[in-house]
Amino acid sequence: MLEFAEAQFTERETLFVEVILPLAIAKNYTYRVPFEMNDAVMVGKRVVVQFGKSKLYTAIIAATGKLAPEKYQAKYVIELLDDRPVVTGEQLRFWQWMSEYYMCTLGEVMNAALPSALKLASETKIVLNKDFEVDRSVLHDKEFLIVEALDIQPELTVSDIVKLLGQKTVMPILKSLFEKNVINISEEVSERYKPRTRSFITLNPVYQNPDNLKELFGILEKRAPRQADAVLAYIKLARHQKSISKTELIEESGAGAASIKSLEEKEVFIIEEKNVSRLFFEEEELYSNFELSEKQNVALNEVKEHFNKMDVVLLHGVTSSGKTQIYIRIIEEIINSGRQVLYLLPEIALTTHIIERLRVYFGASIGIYHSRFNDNERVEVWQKVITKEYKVLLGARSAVFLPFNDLGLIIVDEEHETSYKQFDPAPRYNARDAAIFLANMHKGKVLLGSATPSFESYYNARIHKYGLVELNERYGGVKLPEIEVVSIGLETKQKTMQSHFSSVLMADINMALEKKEQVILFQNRRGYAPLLICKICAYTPKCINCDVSLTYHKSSGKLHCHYCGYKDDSPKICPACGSTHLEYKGFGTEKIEDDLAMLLPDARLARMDLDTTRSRNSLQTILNNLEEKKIDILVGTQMVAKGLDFSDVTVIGIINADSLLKFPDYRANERSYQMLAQVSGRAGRRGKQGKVVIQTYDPAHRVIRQVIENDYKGLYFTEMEERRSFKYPPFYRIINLDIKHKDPEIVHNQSVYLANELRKQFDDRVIGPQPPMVSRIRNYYIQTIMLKFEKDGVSINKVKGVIRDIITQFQTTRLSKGSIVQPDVDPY
DNA sequence: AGCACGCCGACT
DNA sequence: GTCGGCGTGCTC
Repeated sequence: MLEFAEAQFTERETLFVEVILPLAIAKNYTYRVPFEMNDAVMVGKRVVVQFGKSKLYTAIIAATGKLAPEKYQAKYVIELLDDRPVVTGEQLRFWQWMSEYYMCTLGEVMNAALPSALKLASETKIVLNKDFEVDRSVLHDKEFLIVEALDIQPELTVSDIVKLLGQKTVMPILKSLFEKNVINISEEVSERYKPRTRSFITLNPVYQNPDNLKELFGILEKRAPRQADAVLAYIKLARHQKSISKTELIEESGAGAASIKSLEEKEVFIIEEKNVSRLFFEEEELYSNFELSEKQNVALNEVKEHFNKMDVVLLHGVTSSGKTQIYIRIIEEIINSGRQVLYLLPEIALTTHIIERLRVYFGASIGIYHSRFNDNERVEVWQKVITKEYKVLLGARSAVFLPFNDLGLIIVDEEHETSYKQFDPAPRYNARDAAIFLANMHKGKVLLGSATPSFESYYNARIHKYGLVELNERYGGVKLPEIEVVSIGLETKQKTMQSHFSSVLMADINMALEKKEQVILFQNRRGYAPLLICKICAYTPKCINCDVSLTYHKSSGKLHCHYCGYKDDSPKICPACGSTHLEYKGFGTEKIEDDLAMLLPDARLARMDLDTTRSRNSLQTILNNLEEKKIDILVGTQMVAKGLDFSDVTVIGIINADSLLKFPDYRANERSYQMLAQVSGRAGRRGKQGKVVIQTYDPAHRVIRQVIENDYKGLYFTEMEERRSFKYPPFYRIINLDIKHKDPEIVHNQSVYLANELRKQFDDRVIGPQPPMVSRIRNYYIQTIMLKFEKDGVSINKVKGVIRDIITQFQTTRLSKGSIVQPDVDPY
């Protein structure tokens, strides 16, 4: 009796919950808990609440308490959705950190973190799950009603369903339908990520037996000699490679696709569709029982040693040095100790490729997660991480939000990649840095891997904040490419330049063409000529929006602004002085392609830049043609630095390295070095020696020397020292402020005013406004102001406060309010 | 993020 | 006279 009385008492107690709403609102909101939910409310569970006049949102309970708010009457929680929390306390702490560190609201972090199926709102669209035929007799009355309605009208919103059922509590019903796979929560981005597949062939294991094989040949040779050829070709190929594609076999055997098809029907060949990804392909052959090379073993042990004392280790290994194999060994150790591993990759395209290799070792205990998965898949992965069914998780940046409970290790592959940064919308976070915080929360370790580490990571390694492990040898004895630097100045003097090509580069191109190998030429400018100038009065056409000079495009015959996309006709006479002496200055990919076609009329050329890859499949077409060797020479911009990895590309020509060495921003040398190193890394694979020709007016440039010497330490160190001692300290935070308005003059006035006011408070930390930064986006003008701060110098909140004050002044002076854009934070 | 409220210009 | 533009402030 006594127990009963006590239970009654607690049930009567009034509880309140603070919830995170999935909106860009600074605060958490308090709701009152109905008595019947008292026992069930818990931090991390989802509730449905009404916010504002009529809107329903799924919110997350961030805290529970007994104190009634004084200043307002709290609304009731409408429903409690979960039996157990969907978000752990650890995750909430992570969200909290992220919202502070990247200056955004918890709601924005929540939006980025939760799959949309976990955050139903009243406008969320509900559709029938077409992939799934359900026995409708198992449905409850109300569920059945919804399904029937969806038969008639394919898309219903949550509020439609509220009307349909005439009751407010619909979420549990929808949740149940979702779990029964009857309905789908539709997303705005319904474009599903489809990995590219290709057919691979294996021989039926029956024919491993020599007698069977002999018998097969006996039959085939008489009746179908072409098929016999195909089998023979297969055996020949299988000696050297572990997977054989259908295209390869057709090429090798000379047999037609029909022969292969009939062999498939006879069950001699087994054809399998496999995912392939050519982007970011690193040529490291992995066998299920590989042996680490001596160098790799040394590196592995060094990593492990560092982990005894340090939380973060940077593995700096040249392209193709076999970093993945080292990762696998470390992952094995961590999961054997019962902890989880997160393996981050910069691009979704990479995940499909690497997963296949990792599945060999970790089987079903490895999962993939990225933002282009559909919702059912995402929720499924989410669940499997909670239950620890997945021990290793491979994912793009959003994978840091998964509900890990015991993370022993995070690998951040290609640590320097900018795609780890989310730019829009908030939270504008860098998954690499978030990963370091996340691992620290779990008392886990972080392994950063890169062939061209970012300066901040390399610096941290050099000052022994991180452990540093270097791996300078390509795996399997593959040689690093030979790099030759050619002085354009010297060759011009000697009159050995042909258009933009030095005698050295021409010789190498011709040699490659003779050997039926491929060439990639890199020129970091698109269009034909970046500048049109009047010889008489030095007039140059400028973009009316952006104040940058317009680039001439021969293909369109127009002048383009590469900043905002503005186009204008190319003038025949100078609009300023009327002279006809207009000259094109400089050169871009279009001109390189043009000139090359003249010099080498027989070579098959292609161009890869933003202009040729704008349409849907054009990039794929170029890549296919390159792979199928329908292209001898590819001319391209930065685009060719990344993804491409084809074993027959042996010569890389950098037409003018100087354009790379002159990036105008503070990351100048880092970016130019990375670009050069990445482009160079594309030369030579599979035992073929690669050659890189770097043409420059400045052969003694520091960055170029570093690339040749393959020793970046000096570069990184001088760079960081310079930044620390002078303009750009290594420990800075940069806040970007965008002043946005329809009137460019107001934008200009406000940003000058704001910058000056900020200068009064923060003196030399303010950069800008800079003239070319005024740009037009849609019908707005934008000006960016940057503020840089030493990490511990000024509190971000103070800065935010000052900016708010100044912007409030804009109101009183009847100027419109500019928008504060989130900071771009470089934490170290 | 939504949504209401409010203040100014151009319409039947 | 009011319709509707968006600028502003509020939502537990």
